[in-house]
Amino acid sequence: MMTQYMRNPLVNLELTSHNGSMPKADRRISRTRRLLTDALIQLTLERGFENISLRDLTERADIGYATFFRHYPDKESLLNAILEESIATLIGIATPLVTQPKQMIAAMFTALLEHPERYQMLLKTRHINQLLSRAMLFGSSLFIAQNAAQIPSNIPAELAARHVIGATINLIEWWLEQTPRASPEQMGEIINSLIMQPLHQSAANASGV
Amino acid sequence: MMTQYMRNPLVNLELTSHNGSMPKADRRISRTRRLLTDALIQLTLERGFENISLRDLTERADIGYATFFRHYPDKESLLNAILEESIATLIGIATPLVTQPKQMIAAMFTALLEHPERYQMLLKTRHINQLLSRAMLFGSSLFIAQNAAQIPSNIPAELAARHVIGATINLIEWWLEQTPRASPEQMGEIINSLIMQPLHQSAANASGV
DNA sequence: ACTTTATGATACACATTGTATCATTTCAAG
DNA sequence: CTTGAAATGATACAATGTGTATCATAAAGT
Repeated sequence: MMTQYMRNPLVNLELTSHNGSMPKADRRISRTRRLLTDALIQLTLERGFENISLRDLTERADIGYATFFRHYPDKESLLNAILEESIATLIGIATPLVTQPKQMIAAMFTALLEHPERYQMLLKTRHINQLLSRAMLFGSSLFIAQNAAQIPSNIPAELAARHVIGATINLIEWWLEQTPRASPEQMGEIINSLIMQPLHQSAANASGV
Repeated sequence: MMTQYMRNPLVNLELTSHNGSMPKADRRISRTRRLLTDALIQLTLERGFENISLRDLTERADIGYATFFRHYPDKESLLNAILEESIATLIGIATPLVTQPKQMIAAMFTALLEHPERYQMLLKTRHINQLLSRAMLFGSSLFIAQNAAQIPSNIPAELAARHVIGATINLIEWWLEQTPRASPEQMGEIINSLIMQPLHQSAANASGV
């Protein structure tokens, strides 16, 4: 007799599940994944991602050890799933606002504010930064494309993009650690004066796009 | 019959060994550590720090497995030793030049250029960034102290310091990946226009300290 | 040459990962 | 509310990696 599933059938469920069926998502599945996500966030902020064993994790989540593997093949996959979901959320928020940079930034920071620990956890696991960069790249590549002519000639465009991404993430990381935190609008101003304006040194167009 | 050493006697050798004795450093010791360092750099750049087992490492270094533990208690300690040595080197270079920022930056980049793989490796292992920050903090805290009055009032000084550190490290990381690489002088100009100048928006004093 | 000490090789206890299996509980659909 | 399907808990297991211990050998320094 074969095992019902193991490492294949169930694992891919719920990922981009908009194929018309939408199988109704068993409560037990979402419950288990929620518990695992919460436990990972807690433990990562407490001792760091690398210092968590799967037995620690399943114990904290209060689920059986083997149950973990019915949802994710390993620890990194769980982290990645959380990351992907978070990125999708952020992109969904930013997309309608690409033409209004200031409001987009404010909306992003407001969104971060709804799950601070989650994003702190994602930023703490640094090897994920490259993936997180995708979300920022989404905005900054647009920025670069629109403002390429204004970037100082001695600075390569790729470097400018990377700088915008990295510096913004760095600011977010700092911001999430603060208590109390500056408002999204204040952060928008800081990002503008510290990161964006230096790329506009030649053109002095005021406050528009 | 006791074991000669194990995890205690030898491990601390050569760390800050300026206590008057300077026990002459057996060739075999420095050879082993050099082989381990080179192997770690290679393997980390190839597959990432987390994906290296100590058996991989000792095999690549061509030394016995148990020999590793006679020098470092674990993988992280080897990485840390390399990091500490590198930081000490950089601080030694920067210290005499604190009053000449432009020359200091150029000297730092020139130093990085002598062991690019080593610094790439250190920057690739992101959880070490906090420690690396110490080296940059050394310079930027000075910068902040000297220029505190010129930092825009809406930007906290700690955030300014963190931004300078993070953005500079990010630029270095980008620079080390390039081929060919811009000159240290060019990087100095980029750092100035992209990172430093925005902190001087109010005061327009020209090129001096 | 001679003493000291680092090394190589190997065996071992221990922890962690991922797989396999089965009885039990929970779900959702009729 | 029943009933079949599916997820869970518990447990055992092989495989791998870590760090310790030990001894014979090789290489260093004096």
